[in-house]
Amino acid sequence: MNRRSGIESKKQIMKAGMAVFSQKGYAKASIREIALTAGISIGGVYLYFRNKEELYKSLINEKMLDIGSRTGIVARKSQPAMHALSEFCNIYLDHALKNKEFILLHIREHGFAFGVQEKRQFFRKQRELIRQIIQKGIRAGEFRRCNADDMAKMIMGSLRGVVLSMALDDDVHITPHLMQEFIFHGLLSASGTK
Amino acid sequence: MNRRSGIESKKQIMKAGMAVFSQKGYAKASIREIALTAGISIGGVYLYFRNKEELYKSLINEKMLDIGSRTGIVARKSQPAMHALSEFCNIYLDHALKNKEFILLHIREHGFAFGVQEKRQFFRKQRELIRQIIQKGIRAGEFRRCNADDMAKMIMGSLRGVVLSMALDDDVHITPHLMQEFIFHGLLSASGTK
Amino acid sequence: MNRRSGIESKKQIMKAGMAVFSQKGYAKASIREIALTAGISIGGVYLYFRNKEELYKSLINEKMLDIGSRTGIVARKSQPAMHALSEFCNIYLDHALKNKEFILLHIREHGFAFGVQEKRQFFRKQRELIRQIIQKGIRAGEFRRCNADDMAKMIMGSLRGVVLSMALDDDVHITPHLMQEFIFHGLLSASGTK
Amino acid sequence: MNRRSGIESKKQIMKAGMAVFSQKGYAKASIREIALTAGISIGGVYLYFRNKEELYKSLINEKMLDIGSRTGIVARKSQPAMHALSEFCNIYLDHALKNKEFILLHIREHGFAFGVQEKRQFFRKQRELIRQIIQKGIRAGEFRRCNADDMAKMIMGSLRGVVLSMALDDDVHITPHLMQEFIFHGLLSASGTK
DNA sequence: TATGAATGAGGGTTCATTCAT
DNA sequence: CATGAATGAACCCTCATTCAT
Repeated sequence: MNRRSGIESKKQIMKAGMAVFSQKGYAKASIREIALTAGISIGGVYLYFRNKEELYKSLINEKMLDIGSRTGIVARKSQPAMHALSEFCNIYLDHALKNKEFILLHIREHGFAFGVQEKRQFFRKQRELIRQIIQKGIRAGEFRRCNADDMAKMIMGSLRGVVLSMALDDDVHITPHLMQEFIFHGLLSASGTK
Repeated sequence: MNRRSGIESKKQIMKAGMAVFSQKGYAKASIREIALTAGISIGGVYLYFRNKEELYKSLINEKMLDIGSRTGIVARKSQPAMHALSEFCNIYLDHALKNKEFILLHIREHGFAFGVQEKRQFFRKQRELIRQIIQKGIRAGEFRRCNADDMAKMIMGSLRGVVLSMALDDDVHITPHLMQEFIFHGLLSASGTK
Repeated sequence: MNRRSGIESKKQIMKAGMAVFSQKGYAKASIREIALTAGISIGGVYLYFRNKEELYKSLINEKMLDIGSRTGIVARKSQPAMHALSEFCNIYLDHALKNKEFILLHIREHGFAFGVQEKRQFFRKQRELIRQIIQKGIRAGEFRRCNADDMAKMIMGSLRGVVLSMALDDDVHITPHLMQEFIFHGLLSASGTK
Repeated sequence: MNRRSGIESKKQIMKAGMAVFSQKGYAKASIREIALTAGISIGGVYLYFRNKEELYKSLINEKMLDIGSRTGIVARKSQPAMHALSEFCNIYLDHALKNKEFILLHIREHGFAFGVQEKRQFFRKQRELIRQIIQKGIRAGEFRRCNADDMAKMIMGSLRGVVLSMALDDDVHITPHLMQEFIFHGLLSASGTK
């Protein structure tokens, strides 16, 4: 009977859950393996989480809260829109590098099972932050006149895709510089712009 | 004993498989439910597909082949790069509108289950097509000088993300016009570009 | 649609049935494989046999009737008991050589499923034949005084075992000569007999 | 949730497995029925045996090891060959009385399913023991001059058949005395021997 | 707090049997 | 007579969850 504080046990389980869920996917991940990985008994898992679903949700929420708070701060800071948007993207790129596991898990189970509403809401919120930044940029003359809402959807979509590509394809690595070049300047040459 | 042609039965099963797989994910989708949805018996499914995995793979391949051939044609056509890239994107946007189910299915199981290599290869090929278009555009002076390979990764990522957003979030709809505006011009205003 | 006489089809099925049943055992033998082997359709099998069980039983009975008639003839012939018993054994040894498949099948499914009573009765009858031969031999002074019934059980048992060994173990081959030597003289040396 | 020691559960399952396997044969025996018979849940069976095959094999091995060790001891003991052979047979007769179920099971699946090699090897070993005993008997002048190897095959075959008969036919009971009389003296009368 | 044996619903798959053709 | 697509019960096995200890 391994004694440790309840909090520590819970952390172990979440860590193990993240590892196993993202490796196997929700359905194929077994509580047995999570418990084993966490160094706790099967029954022990149920002391901290009501059931498998609860554990899964808490993992998803934890990360979403983390990112959400970081991007929220960036959006609220007083700074040029260009700079804000850069930082915003960097948070996602950084996240893509550090949490491949989670991204796989998150995408894999998106739109199914549990937490659909929470996820949708999360992305809506993120899109809104981008919209605000763009709006500000337009008003400041930094950005060209465009539909801020549409553009936010477009950028948020791109971000998700880039994050996904980095998680799924080993040979894809998007640098902040590349991302910014793309978002800010587009593809056309100066002559073509006219 | 409902009689219908073998081909029709197979189609019914694939349609049902698409629906159920994309709703439940591979692991949680049950042959029972697929059979029920297809209006065939459980054993009937096994007349047309050796097993669950086989059915799943054939669904994935069918669509990938379809899109792959369409984008391949676009890339080979002799036309301005800008036009080619627009068409390329439109194929994906069109696909996103018409195959939400498939996209869910495709994304859901990416990196797991089966066909990982096939999927990775597919996206590598698509990226290569984009790279060629960009290269051509740069040489023709249509596009500004940039690393075509990186840019291709960026655009392919964006496309995947946009497609994903449209499939997952009901309130996101990216028009070809918006996509092109974003890809070609970027965000900055003319004054900001300098 | 292959046309052939009904009798021929039935023979094909029985031949195929023997092959498949003895190779796979009753439970694992599939009608599909039997039909395939017989060069007939699945449904075709059911034109000649009500079901799997019926086919199996008819196979078992056919062979039992064959052997039973041969041993019956031997027992009824007027000849020295020793000679009769030799012939009796030879029929079994010959059978063991020529019908390994059937023996496997027969043993494998003995005491189970179907035809238990028929099989028991068959062996009782065979034992009775042996008893009569022994009885005659004792009365004629050929055989030593002993309980003919017990001895019949003993000999019948040995025969079954020998037949079984020859069917199961590739390296066991019992010649008529060996069998007779054993049955008639036993193991002891003349001096040990005393 | 019935609580009992793990060992007891395992024993219950083996006992039930023996009963059901020998009654139905491997293929038709269902884990469901074994579990029911053992008074345990379906999943419970899998706590003690990896799968159906494993359970079956462990049943077969247990008995073979038991008999093998008993006959091995007999063969190694220093005693008259006649005595040794008697004891050897008695072990099998005793086994036939006490393990009818097992015999059915063992025979039923011989040459199929699993453990074929192990079984063949077992019987080869047993035959070798008999051969050694006979050899010794011949050298000691107890037994008449004969091919020890052939005779061993013959005796082993008889033993298997007798054991089988006792297991399959309710009305057959071979006593040690009968067996010895048969093996040692054969059928012929003294006058007939000449 | 912690354990892990026990449960049993539900999954993928097979195959004897039927019947429209 | 002959076919083989279709059926569905029943198989083996997994695993989330419970609970006596």
